Amino acid sequence: MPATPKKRKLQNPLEANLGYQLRRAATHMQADLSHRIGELGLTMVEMSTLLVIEANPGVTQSDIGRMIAIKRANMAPLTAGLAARNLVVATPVDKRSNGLSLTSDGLAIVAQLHQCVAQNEAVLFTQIPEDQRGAVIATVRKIWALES
Amino acid sequence: MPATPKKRKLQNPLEANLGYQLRRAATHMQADLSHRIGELGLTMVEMSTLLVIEANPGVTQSDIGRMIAIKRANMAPLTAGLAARNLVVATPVDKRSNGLSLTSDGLAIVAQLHQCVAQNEAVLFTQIPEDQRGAVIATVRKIWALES
DNA sequence: GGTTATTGTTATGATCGATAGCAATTAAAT
DNA sequence: ATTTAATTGCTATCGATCATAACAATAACC
Repeated sequence: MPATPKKRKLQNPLEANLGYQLRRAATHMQADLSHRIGELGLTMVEMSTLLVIEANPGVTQSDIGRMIAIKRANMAPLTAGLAARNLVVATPVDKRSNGLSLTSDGLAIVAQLHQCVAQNEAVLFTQIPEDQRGAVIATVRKIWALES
Repeated sequence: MPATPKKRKLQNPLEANLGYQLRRAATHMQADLSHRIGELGLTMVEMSTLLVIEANPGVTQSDIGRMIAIKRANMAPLTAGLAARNLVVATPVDKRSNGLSLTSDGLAIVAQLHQCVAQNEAVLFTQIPEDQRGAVIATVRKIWALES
């Protein structure tokens, strides 16, 4: 046998690293979902925003940003874009805050979004037994949501 | 009780979404680790690169990129920066490929990197029972590494 | 009433990853 | 062996994303 084989198999020292695995898995799922909703003309943050508005009609920009970790400054052009496409409407709740809700177009898009999300999870969750999926989500959640 | 409470608690519709949870968890762990190795003057990709070189002395840039999902074009300035800091050396294996290995400085840094990684996982893994941690990593890995 | 905090907004900068193209070299094909 | 194809390292550049700072208007607080 050769003492120093010329073509040894490369081994990845990060394999046992949780952070690495999380990053690869998140990137992989995001790429798949991003491609699906891209065909609806939406980005990931736009999707998240629409879903939050659906679940909380009348929510303000700043609240959305706090919930899904998007800076207030970056919410402005985001909601403006959604409003320009007639997916959301802003009705003043204050003299400075706007409550956002979905239009009928927005509701239609959101219905398709739910399908995209479901397909995304269906495809990439196949390797995990169905009765364990809830536990996986709960476990991963514990990593970042230490409170609550 | 009020029929339409003015200040209902906002609810996040993405909570049950695996992709969302993965992204938040990955971001959280990365922020922690990034801060730790930042004090060594290194970025995340630089860390990953050094660890791969440590595990595979003589590996080429392109191979590293393929392993940890970094484009060939972005590997060039990366390795150049590591070489400029005398952390790695490139010895030609071809007339076009260079085999990378760690210098003594590089070895010293890598030792500290291992500590950072260990501390990172220790802190953020506390919520997960020790006997389950390996299973969690293996499960998350299945999501992106569908083939072996 | 006066101070402090929050909202929406604009402008701007830093970072990062992706793409395209190039010259040189190696591997494959016939 | 000679042509063809693929790979490597590299530069330049584009775009998306995210963060910071500042501002006027408004709301909340004491």
